[in-house]
Amino acid sequence: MVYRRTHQVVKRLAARRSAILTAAREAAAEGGMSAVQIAPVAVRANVAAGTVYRYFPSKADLISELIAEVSRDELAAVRRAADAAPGPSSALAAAVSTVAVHVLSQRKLAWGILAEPVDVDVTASRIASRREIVGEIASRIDAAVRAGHLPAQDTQLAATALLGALHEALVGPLATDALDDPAKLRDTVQAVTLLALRAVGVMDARARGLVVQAVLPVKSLVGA
Amino acid sequence: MVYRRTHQVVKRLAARRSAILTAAREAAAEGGMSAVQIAPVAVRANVAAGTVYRYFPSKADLISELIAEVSRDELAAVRRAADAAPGPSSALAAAVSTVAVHVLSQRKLAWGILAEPVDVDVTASRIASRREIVGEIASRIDAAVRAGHLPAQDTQLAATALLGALHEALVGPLATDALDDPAKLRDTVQAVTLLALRAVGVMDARARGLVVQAVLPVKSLVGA
DNA sequence: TTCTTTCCTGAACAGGTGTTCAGTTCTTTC
DNA sequence: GAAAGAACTGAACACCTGTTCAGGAAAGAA
Repeated sequence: MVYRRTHQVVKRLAARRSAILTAAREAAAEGGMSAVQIAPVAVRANVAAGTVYRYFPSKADLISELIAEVSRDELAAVRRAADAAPGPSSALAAAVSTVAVHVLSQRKLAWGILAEPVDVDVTASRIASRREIVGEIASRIDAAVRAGHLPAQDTQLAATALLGALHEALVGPLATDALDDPAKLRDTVQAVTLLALRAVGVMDARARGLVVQAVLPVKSLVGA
Repeated sequence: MVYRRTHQVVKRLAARRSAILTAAREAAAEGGMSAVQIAPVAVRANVAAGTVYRYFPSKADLISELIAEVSRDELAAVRRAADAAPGPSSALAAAVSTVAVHVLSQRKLAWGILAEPVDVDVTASRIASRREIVGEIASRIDAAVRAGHLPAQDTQLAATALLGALHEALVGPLATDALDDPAKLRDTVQAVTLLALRAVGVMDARARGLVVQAVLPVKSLVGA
């Protein structure tokens, strides 16, 4: 007598798993990582606390997967925006602006994913998350360097610095909330994008043009 | 019969308090903030756990004061370096380089002060710590703008971004250890300083010169 | 329907660490 | 030297959450 999972059961299991992850994501978006606790997440996902452990070996695994998921989404958005740009420099501008808009749109989530204190060790997935985005930005910088638009440089270091600049300026504790006013949001995104482009060596006049190019299409993402 | 603290006692109390803070600082420098636990710190300071509470109402207060202390030291160093510079642009370069050298010299401590997860709430003192440094850098950028060396900009935002860039690039999880090799350390400091100066609008050629000016004197600080 | 396997539940458990406090030691005053 | 106040000790306490697990429910095989 062999027990076999019906297709229906497989689907339900997947749905539950997804529901738990979604609950965790919502909790993080609303209250930061500190709100991602097993019991509350279980309640939100309509399961018992113990059930969470049938899907995730530990809280660390749950959060790690949450980080990976959010990170995947962001990376995809950045790639999409950059690939749609007409040239390597605009691609870089688009990538930076996209990151900026994303973190501004979901500040608590971004802060949680990136840097908020968590009681379990999620260093590995946070590093992986950073690596993905930094790698993407670094390769865009590289492309611009190869195209002769930027001076040669340590692109990995530069990309890391850009990520840090964006996060500290936009979601760090000193960041002012820029979401209440669309115009302010646009200005902020423009300002940090300009800063980032100049940092890697784009000439000022050219940078201004690229920023406008990059920010305009990205505006449509706001609120999405 | 009134009890009055003798001068000697006052001195001893102050020494104890300072010993506890120093123990906390050492613990943080060696093992990060997670190593700053009441019991171990008490042992290191040669007092009982309960004694710590005669000097600090709670662990949060202890850590907050630690953060404030380290922050004061850093701010003083930055001011000293910037004030010694010949002009506003070099002052900015010196300030940035000093921050860079400091965080590289004490990576664990810097990471702990700034961003490492702590089980108690030290948000307020972390914000204060950032504000001090960011304020200092912002005022240096301001000075350079007023001198006509930089384009007008949101200096607060720029300074915040610079701080984030430095930290992410130098002590963040993606940072490579640059302390093992003096030459590498110098190159890294130069690279991030250059990045920072360009970000706020210093022209490339001029930036290179400023970086060299700023990094040379700062090298003597390494190891101090 | 009945047996077996899997899945789910949620109260109890466990572990680690900040904090307390009754008892002890040291200081000051007279 | 003795009384009184202050400081110190460190074991016990308290609290908070992640994790477990015995019992029960649901789903598949026969």
